[in-house]
Amino acid sequence: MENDNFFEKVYKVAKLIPYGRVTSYGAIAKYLGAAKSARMVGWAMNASHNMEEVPAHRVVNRKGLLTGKHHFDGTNLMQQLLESEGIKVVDYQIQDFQKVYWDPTIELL
DNA sequence: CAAATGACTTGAT
DNA sequence: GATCAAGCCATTT
Repeated sequence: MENDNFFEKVYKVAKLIPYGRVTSYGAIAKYLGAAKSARMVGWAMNASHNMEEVPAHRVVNRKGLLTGKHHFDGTNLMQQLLESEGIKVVDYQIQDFQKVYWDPTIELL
C-alpha cells in the first residue's frame, strides 16, 4: 500500500479538487501520466470507497454525467453532495459542467 | 491460465 | 455532430 503511486495519486488529486468543482477520470489519469487509463481511476475510486474518504462525488466522466452514482450508498447521495456544493445536477447530469470543471493538468499544474 | 468486466477516453465512420 | 469500435490496466470468475 506504500507504492500505490497510481491509486495514491488518484486519492491525492481527488482530495485536491476545490469545493464546488468537479473533474473527469481522464483528466486525473492524464495528470498521472496515464491518459488512457481512465478506467483505473474509476477502479481506484471504487477501492477508495472502502479505504479512505475520497470525494469521489466530485469525479465524473467527461460528459459531466454521474456514472458512478450507482456505486454510492444511496441512490441520490452523489447528486445531493454535488448540489450541496453549489453544483447544479439534473437527471444525473451536471449543469454548467464547463464552469465547474476543474482540470488538474491546467489548474493544479 | 484465459476470458470477462468495469465509476472511461479517444479516434474513426 | 452522433454512433461504433477499439484501447487500457487491474481485478474477478
